[in-house]
Amino acid sequence: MKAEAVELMRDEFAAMLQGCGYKMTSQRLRVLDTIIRNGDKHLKIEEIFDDVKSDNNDIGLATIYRTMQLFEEIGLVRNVNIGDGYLRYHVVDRTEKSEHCHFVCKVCGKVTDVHKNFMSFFEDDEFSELEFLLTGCKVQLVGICKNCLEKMNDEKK
Amino acid sequence: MKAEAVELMRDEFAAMLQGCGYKMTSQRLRVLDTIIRNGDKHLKIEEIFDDVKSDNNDIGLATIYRTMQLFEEIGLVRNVNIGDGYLRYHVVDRTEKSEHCHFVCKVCGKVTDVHKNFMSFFEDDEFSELEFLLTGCKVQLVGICKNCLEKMNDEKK
DNA sequence: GAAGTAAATGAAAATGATACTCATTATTAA
DNA sequence: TTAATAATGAGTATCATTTTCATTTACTTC
Repeated sequence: MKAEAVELMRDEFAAMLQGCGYKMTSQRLRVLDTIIRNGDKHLKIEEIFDDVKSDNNDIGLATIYRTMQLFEEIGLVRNVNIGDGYLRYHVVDRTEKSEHCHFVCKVCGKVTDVHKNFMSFFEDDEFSELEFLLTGCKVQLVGICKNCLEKMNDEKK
Repeated sequence: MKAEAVELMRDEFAAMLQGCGYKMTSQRLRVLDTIIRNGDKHLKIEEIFDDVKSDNNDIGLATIYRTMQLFEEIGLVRNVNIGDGYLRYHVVDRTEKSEHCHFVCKVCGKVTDVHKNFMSFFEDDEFSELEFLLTGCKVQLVGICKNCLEKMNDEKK
């Protein structure tokens, strides 16, 4: 995303923040820029920190933590915990009908989005007897990605 | 589980450990006793630690961490990460066809097992086009448990 | 059964991701 | 512009988990 594009969304972003009682700051705009440019990645705090800093303008690590919590609260991002000790974040796609799930490669650790409506599956008859109110679900698929499979095949030869 | 029952499984347990190149120790047996007695709970390390210590016989916290990692490695337990900052563990049920999933109450935090074969769902036609080899999946349902729903209703009255 | 060897244990210290504190700075409303 | 309030940054604290290392224990061989 080019600087102009970010500039274009600046007002909308400011309105969104102010609607929730928060202020618009240059740091928050820079973090927004980073996560939008990396929409399909699943960045951890340190990676967001490094990317935001790469414009030769310093920022505090604590601000990244606080900003990501804020973005999560206002529904801009969601966190993904693949159990490796880092929280990762990705932008929420508002056109998606339900929360997607993640595929994690157990060889290289890469996280890939898988789009499929899981909630409908968990809301079927078999689940209606469950004694709780279901509001969401997190699905994580584990396996080996195409890249790593190919590497493993190459090594065999 | 009574002391005799644990005594009965002692040999089988020792054989299991030695088959993997590990030694049988009194600490490992005491931890085994605790997790079997709490098979349906999802205990965190501190809870296992407290329970094991309750026989008026001391044990080191580091030993609990190491033992749970060992038990996970030999397939005796699986960890559950509900994102609250603690790893939890539950005994693996070998009669189960596929890994079950967990329901987490977002009010009280209680974790409940939900038994259903998810792998079959993820292995259907829609998924065959995915560019990875699927070996497992983790499903976490989020909502409000029966208990908390009832409490909320009582408060309304 | 005793001795040797390698692994397991416990206590304390280290680690590392995340949260907090507080003085300073920036934003918004008037 | 000013006042009021929130956000920032640097450093420090927290806390679950891991590591270190000296000591103890379990298994193997004679």
